[in-house]
Amino acid sequence: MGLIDTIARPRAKKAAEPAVQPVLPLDQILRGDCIERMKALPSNSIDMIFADPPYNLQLGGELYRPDGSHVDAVTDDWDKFDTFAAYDRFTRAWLKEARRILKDDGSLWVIGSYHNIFRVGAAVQDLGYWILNDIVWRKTNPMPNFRGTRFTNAHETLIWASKGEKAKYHFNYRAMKTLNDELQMRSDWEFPTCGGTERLKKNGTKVHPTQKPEALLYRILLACTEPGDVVLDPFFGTGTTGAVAKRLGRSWIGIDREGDYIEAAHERIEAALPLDESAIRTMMSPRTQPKVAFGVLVENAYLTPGTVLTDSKRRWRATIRADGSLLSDCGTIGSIHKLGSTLQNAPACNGWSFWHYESEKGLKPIDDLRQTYLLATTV
Amino acid sequence: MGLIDTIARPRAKKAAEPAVQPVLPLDQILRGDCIERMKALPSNSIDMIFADPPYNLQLGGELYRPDGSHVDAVTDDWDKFDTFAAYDRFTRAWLKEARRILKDDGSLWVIGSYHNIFRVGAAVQDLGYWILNDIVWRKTNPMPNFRGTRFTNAHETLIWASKGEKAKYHFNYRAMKTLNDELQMRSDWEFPTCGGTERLKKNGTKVHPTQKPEALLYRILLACTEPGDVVLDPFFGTGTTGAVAKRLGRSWIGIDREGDYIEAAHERIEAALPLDESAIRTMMSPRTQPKVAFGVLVENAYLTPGTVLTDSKRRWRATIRADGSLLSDCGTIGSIHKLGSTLQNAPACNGWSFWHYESEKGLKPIDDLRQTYLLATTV
DNA sequence: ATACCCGGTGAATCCTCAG
DNA sequence: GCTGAGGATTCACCGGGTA
Repeated sequence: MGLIDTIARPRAKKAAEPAVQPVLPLDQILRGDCIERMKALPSNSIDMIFADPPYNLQLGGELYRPDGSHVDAVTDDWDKFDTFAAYDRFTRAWLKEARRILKDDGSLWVIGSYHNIFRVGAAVQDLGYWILNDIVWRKTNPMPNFRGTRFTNAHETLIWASKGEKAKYHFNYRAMKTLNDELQMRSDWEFPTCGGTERLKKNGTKVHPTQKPEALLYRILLACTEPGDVVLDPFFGTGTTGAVAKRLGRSWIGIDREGDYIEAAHERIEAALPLDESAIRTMMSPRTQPKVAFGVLVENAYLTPGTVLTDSKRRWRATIRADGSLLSDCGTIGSIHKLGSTLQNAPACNGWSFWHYESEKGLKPIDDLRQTYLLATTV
Repeated sequence: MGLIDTIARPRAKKAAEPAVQPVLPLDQILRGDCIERMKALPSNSIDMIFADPPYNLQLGGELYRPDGSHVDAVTDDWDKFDTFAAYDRFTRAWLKEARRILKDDGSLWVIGSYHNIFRVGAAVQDLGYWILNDIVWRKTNPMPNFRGTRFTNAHETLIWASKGEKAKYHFNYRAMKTLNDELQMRSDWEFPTCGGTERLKKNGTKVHPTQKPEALLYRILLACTEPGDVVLDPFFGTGTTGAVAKRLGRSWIGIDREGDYIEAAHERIEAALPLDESAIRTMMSPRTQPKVAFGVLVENAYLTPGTVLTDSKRRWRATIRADGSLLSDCGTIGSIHKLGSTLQNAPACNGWSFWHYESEKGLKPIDDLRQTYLLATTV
């Protein structure tokens, strides 16, 4: 028996649904404006809605990497709105229609970044949805901040909401826990961005600027739907939602305005095959043990700025500074690794084993503190 | 390496500030409503604001419907719309005052969860702030979801914003990179929740329900302030912001309405020990180092007119002229930067890293000579 | 075959100061 | 306020070519 079969369970409300199902354009892509297209769909008919709306990025001029290459940004017309008010009107309009066609025990997923997610979230609440979780997609390979002006924008945010505060909703708790090595699935998920062979390309260039990874949709569909459920994506793009739905035995409906995207999505979904279970396990594998930066020990007061470290033979001394850099007695500054290699005139140095601190039991390598930190913070 | 460490750099706008500093109640806790208390503070006087506003609406009974009528939270039958509208009014009121008292190059930090952060974020944008990043605090030890009905709520969200789209702001990029083992600091941060000896307790029970970990504030203050800056926290609680500010040599102002919290905060901050001045220094950004013109290296005979420079792959050659300009083999003349960009047909070029000279140990970037010059001439 | 090197790229609100 | 010049700035991954 496959993993999917094992974890599936019938939706609780199945028996209470009307005997005559409304006619839905299942497994089809509807071309046109998503609000208009949703208006033509019957009320209370969709089990889950996944939406990846325009982010309204509001980018300035061109951006270049330090090596001089050009950054290919999202400059498409569909992402441009004149004002926040215009974006809000658009957002509330599609969210309102989405809520109407959603079954009473269905749920909504929306993904966004800080550019738009706060407006979307407020609209979700104002329209009567009830937020169940916000989920953070942590990217393993985000684009860096090339100018060194901000923190690396390394995540996107998803909102999961039921149709209302008292509404039932569907959550495969057991499946999520199984997929997370018997630990409750948390609200922070880690996936790479969509690239490699998964990324749709035509003539060597990407078909869609913001194609989402299939692993993200796998987890969402497994968490909130059952085989046979109907999933709607009003911003279908190149059809990640449809491809994953097909592989997992869910029905889907896509809406998009762009013919190029629709064509690519058709081809892609046509080629999609049911996924074997080992692939799912790979997609769902929990994150690996995180590295610990020396600065984290300073932030968490395992070591205090001003503390003096030495090597095991006390040949060199260095003082810890607030940002986790070290200042040697001769005035040189650097990270624990860099300063260790500089002082010894060695090509490299493992600062964790080189530098020691004075403990009650004598000189100890700072790596001991790292181990203590990991023990204290790892589940 | 090779970076010169001098005293902490002044904020860029220091010189442009009025000679007479407004009188601020530095290193004090103001008791009362944060909006009223902020109204008594002068405009453009605060370097950074950190706010941990209440997530729910138990704001001391100060709830009002959109029509202005009062809401009795205990007995009134207030619906969700009342709730959200009242929360929005409160949020916009304190954010507006906060923006007024913030310096033009100051920045705002707000922390929240999915219950309130979307409303806060939308208000931040509507009031003219410019969001710079949203930051995810990933908890290493979150409270599990006991009923198994949702994903473990394992994170909180912070918003970092400048005073406006065009406003300057202060970001210690280099210090953050150092703190993170020489990789750009990302938008997802991992800390344990506040517990153990750090958690303030009285008679065995926690003093404040949502005390934030000091490590979180440590990173924020290090990222966006300099020693001597003024940090305001309008929801001071048990004073985490004040305690960390004191440790890091920043001034602070706290506002809270609860006497119990204020008392606990006073004790706590009193006991906090400031770090040694040299320890709170951080790695300087090259941007703030004294500038060295290329011509100065020529004047001081670090390089001789007539010397030939090349790029690292020896694709291009150029001869140094007496005034510090370069003459390429094809006859083009320009500064080290200008000629580099012209030859590569690139929009920009950092001549310091692009051009190399022949040393005994092979090809070296001319930036090495600049570092040598800085070491030799700076105290 | 294998390892290494190099080029390409991803939802990005990405500079600062003098004149 | 605008313009132009100085000069500061990147991480993980993938694929293809080369040693």
